[in-house]
Amino acid sequence: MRYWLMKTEPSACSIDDVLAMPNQTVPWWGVRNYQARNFMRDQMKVGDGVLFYHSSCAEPGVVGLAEVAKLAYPDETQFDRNSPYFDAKASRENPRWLHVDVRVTTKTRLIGIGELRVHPELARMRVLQIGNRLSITPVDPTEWQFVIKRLLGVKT
DNA sequence: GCCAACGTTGGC
DNA sequence: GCCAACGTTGGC
Repeated sequence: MRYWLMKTEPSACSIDDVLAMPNQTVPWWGVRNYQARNFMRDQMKVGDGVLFYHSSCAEPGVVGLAEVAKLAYPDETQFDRNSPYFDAKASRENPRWLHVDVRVTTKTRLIGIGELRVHPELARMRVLQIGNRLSITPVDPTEWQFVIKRLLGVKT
């Protein structure tokens, strides 16, 4: 079991949007970065823990907990000529972009990026590094535990 | 809106 | 395969 941080722009798909969906589950469409795709395709397993992160917005930060709900499968938007995520080089026989399903389990308080930066225990998190643009990044178990127990006060 | 950082593209 | 130019990300 691994842990991940997954960014989304709330203007495109916020945690409230996901909570309003059936089973609070969303296909993680629109990833067009190979490293992020490879994480989903090669490493994510059902049940992996996810920090749900809002980016490019007024209050960037972790806003909820989620889990991987389905193994990677082709992203439909790559086949849709009307989608901004359309990829002419992808075909159904040879899809280029895969994604997992993500199910939100808990909407938490906002842990803003500023608060995340305060804690030395989290200083190595990829999302806090300058210039980081990767939308999906691995989270160490120790970092996950710190966020869950120390910042959110979840009892285990 | 600025701009640093970094991924991708494409000419060679 | 190199690498300059370009486009995008995303915090501030």
